[in-house]
Amino acid sequence: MSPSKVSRSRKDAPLEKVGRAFFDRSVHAVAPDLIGMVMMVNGIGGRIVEVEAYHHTDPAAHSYRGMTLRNAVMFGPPGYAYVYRSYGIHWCVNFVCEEAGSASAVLIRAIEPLTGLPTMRRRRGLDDERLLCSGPGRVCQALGITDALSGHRLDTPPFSLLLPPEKPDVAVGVRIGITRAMDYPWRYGVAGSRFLSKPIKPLEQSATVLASAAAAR
DNA sequence: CAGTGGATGCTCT
DNA sequence: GAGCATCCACTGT
Repeated sequence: MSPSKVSRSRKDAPLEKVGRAFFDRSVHAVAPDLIGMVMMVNGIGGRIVEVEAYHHTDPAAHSYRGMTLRNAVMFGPPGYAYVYRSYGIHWCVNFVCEEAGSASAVLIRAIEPLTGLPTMRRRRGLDDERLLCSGPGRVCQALGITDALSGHRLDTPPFSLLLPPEKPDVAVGVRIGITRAMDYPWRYGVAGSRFLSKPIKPLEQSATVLASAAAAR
């Protein structure tokens, strides 16, 4: 599947599976294209509404200082899941992008729940639909993602990734929950969605933000 | 809503 | 031993 085909609008078309070539592109191209896609694990999931891009030149990327045991999957070929433990408690899932060795990936930060809500509620121990998948740790808990799925292909079960019939407008914001390279404008999401981990504020046009945005091109 | 602090365990220095 | 790509409960508007 070609990148140009991916970004085309698909009104009235059935959901279409995303192939491995989708991820063999710049993280800064893949990340906004992921917004609106349906992501499921064993048939449970929903619409991706928030992601963050982590290029290997980004000081906040796990791969920034080279390969280690934890981040090895990031250095492999595109189209694989990289799952890591966060704050000793949570799991977070990334989609590896770009050619093997690039070590760049997109963090899945929030999903709008569509299928398997009873299972999600049981796993999360919550009722509020808005709190089921609105954060990277919550996404993994609700979908049952652990390090057992790290290094697993994204185009084979239990994963399924589907293109939506219509692409939502994608908002760009600065990253959150991170201390290094905090003002990198590489957070993408559906503006105004109530399922975001936090609202996306309009980009501040600071020199730092503009410089890093330019560097991403 | 906004801000604060604790839980918790792995990775890398 | 420090520092997390986080979440939750609790406080005070």
